[in-house]
Amino acid sequence: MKGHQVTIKDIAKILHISPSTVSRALKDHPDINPQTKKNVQELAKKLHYKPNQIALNLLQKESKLIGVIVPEIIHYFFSTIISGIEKIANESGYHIIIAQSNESYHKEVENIQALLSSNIDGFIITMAKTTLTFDHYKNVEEIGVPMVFVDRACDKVNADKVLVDDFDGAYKATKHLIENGCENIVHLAGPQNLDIGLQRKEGFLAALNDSNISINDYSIQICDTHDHALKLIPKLLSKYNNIDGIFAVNDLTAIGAMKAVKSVNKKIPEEIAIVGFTNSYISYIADPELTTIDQKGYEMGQHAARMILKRIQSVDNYGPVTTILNTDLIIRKSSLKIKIE
Amino acid sequence: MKGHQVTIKDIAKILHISPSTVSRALKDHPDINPQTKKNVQELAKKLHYKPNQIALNLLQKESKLIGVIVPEIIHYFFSTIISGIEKIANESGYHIIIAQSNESYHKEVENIQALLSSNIDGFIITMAKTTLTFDHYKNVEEIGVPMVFVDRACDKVNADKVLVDDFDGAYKATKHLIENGCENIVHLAGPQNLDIGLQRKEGFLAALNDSNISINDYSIQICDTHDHALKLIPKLLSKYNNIDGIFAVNDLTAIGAMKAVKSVNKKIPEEIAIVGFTNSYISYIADPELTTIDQKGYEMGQHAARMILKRIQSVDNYGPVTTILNTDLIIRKSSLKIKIE
DNA sequence: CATACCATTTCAAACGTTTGCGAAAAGAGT
DNA sequence: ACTCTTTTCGCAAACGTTTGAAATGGTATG
Repeated sequence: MKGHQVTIKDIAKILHISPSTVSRALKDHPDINPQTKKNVQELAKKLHYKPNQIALNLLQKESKLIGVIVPEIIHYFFSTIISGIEKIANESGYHIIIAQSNESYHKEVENIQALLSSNIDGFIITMAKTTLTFDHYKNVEEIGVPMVFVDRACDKVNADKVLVDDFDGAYKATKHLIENGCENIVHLAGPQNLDIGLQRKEGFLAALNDSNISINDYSIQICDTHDHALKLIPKLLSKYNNIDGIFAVNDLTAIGAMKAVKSVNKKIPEEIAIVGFTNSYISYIADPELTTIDQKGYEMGQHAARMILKRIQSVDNYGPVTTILNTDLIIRKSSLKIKIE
Repeated sequence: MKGHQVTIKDIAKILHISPSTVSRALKDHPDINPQTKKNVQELAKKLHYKPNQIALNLLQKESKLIGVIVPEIIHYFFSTIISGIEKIANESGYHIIIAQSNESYHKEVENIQALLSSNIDGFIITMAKTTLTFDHYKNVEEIGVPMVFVDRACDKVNADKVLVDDFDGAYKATKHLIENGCENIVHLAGPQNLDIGLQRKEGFLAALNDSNISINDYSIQICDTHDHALKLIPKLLSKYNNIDGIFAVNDLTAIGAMKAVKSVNKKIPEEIAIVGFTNSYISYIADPELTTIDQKGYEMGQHAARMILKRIQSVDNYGPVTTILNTDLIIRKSSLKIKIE
């Protein structure tokens, strides 16, 4: 049961002046008599007057709301993106509405429609894995609501993008394994229809090539979940017992592999070195701690927020901008065959 | 650069009829001529007309927005709460605005003020650890915006609450350790000024008492972070080498303890059994997998959302409701001294 | 032929705020 | 006493939508 919020009209009525005078008095307009100003401001404070944001939104045709659609917030990476967005948005007086697609195309469409009618000022989106058609993005584009893609982008749409250099990250990870003495590395790869999966694989291959390491038919395994790695790795190791390094497409898979390696009594990193990708919380929790590639979720979120704010506040329609962030190699115990002093 | 959104006025102008007729035609009002209806509805579809939510908000004095304030979304537990809230809210046409307090009292106050002026219809809040004064909650109460506390509640304010039975959870965890043969259990406890810390400790003590197990001066250690456990446990074990069980106030601490135990070459669970609290993702990732208490974040979120919706939609001012959810013991390898067939 | 009645449509107010413009009042200058 | 200026304030429109009440035009009833 909502109590009546104090409005400008209320103040006007009490003071026997007009709403416009109150409005001007509150913002220190020079046209207003100092005494009137004082009266208004004091009463406003006393009654805890707060401007009604909705009325302002209607007038100014903006909601100071940014819609954020991510697959699942429970994933560390996405929640760091969100944190980054929130920080920058808040600094400019914006708030974020969060919706999850749960990797479902339909939920994504639904969310976009719903947020659109909430009159958000812009979208920040990470595509769902199952999104294969893009009419809903096109629709947003037509309506003229700005949109920024983060991490997973749709290249059929004119929109800003914030990506991470997956190729380079994978290259660095693989190079690191090689420098630590690995000569027979397996890559647990993601789905090859996603850019992420593809780029990381390419980076892996490039690093091997540059070091003149030959590629075997088992060097690349499509395997990107914890449980799959748990099953796959023991088989693989029993078949090819010279494997001495694993580069996984994400941390969770790397940790599955880690468990599997331990289960067949091979030592990490002495016998098999492991590197993941993302630098999520679990990489630090793992035992031994997991070497990984920092995907910079927080920075990505901040960047995306700045981009959307720029779009929202800009008058002219400059072309789409793509930012590619660098990754960092985070070296921990799981890959250190050679001790660093 | 935002393109002009199609409004009812646009449609009215094109069809040479009044906005009110358009409005009624769109909602199938019986007063409107079927032919007019058809014209309007077809044009509306053609122009992709979408009602302006802001205008409706202003008229109906509601925003269909629920403000959610949590300490940090990167924590698995909070993100599951959010997911639960989102699901129920969406089902009723509501959206959630998320703000993080980062466990800071000031950020919490700031967030509440900001969301309040965004005219949200209600709050769902998990108190920050550093929140010790409650005027900002009182303010919300006075204004008449409904509020539900989740997990960490403020008892100085008349508001609904969704809590978890911490005492019972801790009791079950401890009992489980005892049933598995532990006779010398250490509890890594949370801060005792928070109800969570207190209740879990009490549950622990009650379980020991009920089993006639004596309590030592080192049975309770204030230690609730991964890193602290990492440092504390080795010292403790070298001093009291008969310790055979650890019950930690949260999963992260449990895993810190786990690492520490392994580092002094004690076997888990054979020599030392470990149980955590929360059932976060990492408990499943840990090696060995961690036995823990499921804190039911998703259910809590759902419950909180239902409560706030009920408040928002209710006309009369019924007294504050508190719901206490049961926890589940999730048994995994880290505690199983006795094998279950 | 006036009245009643119906279907259909429009008017106007409302939600809370901002803002260009005009108006009233008071003082200054001639 | 007249105009001119300045100070201070109110009117009205606008944002997009809903909705009770009034208006319109037409037909049927007395």
